[in-house]
Amino acid sequence: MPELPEVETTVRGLRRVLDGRRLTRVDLHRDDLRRAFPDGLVQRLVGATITGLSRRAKYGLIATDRDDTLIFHLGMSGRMRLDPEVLEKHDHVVFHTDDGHVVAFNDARRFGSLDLVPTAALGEYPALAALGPEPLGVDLTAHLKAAFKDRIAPVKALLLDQRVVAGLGNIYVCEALNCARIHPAREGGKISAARIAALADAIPRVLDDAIAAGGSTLRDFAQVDGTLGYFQKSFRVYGREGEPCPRDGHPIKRIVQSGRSSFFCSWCQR
DNA sequence: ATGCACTCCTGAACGC
DNA sequence: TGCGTTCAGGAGTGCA
Repeated sequence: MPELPEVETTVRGLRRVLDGRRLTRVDLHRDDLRRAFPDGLVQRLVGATITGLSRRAKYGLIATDRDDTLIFHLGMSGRMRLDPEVLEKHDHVVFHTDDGHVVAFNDARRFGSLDLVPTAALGEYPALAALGPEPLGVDLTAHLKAAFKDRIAPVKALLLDQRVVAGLGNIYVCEALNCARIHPAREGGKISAARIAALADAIPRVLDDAIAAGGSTLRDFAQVDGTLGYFQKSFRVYGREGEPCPRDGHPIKRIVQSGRSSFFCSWCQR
């Protein structure tokens, strides 16, 4: 479930304990997640010093002084556990730092991934190269207008497409569409300029709010996990079928689009 | 190029 | 109580 805000929160939490630290040990408890781990993963990491942590879309990027970048994706159920008292089931990879901290990458459903690529080749990493723009800190209006033009796919599907906007998932797409009063099934090419502008405004607002909610509850990095932000944050429409729309009180409906639930208000979202 | 169904996986929630 | 079923979803694949 981690979307952009949860990954951002995770990266911020990791930065506090990993940035500038040397990895003294890396334990693999299996040899793959969604994909096989890269060859030489452990050897390339052990002894390396972490020089920086960042995020692109839903990917966390951990750079080392060996000019490698560790790319992690939390998938559906992935989370980073700091200094676990005991290792649990699904703690698939465990990192140890030179100052005694332990970070366990736990992922029950194993939709996550771990890759290690030369930092210089990061731009050619296929999953990163295909990504659309980051939604924070920029005005998406013109980009969305161009991306939606002549598209007959539902706006919900377009926003979930990481090539259109990077980092959105099911939850925050539902939230942003409610804010912008757009029906999730609306054809991309048939959204008015005004609604696109509202959407471009809503997307970063919804994400920033979620990051703030996650960050504010992040007293101890031990709490950092993919679900934390969701549980702390109350959504406008997501998961609230039958409850009142926060804007006008009409009951929230749920439809299934390409196998995913969409929550929306049929009164104000058109 | 575009749209969409299907697949991976486990655990929580639900129904009988 | 316990079993079985359903659902959750990111991203990649494959097909029309």
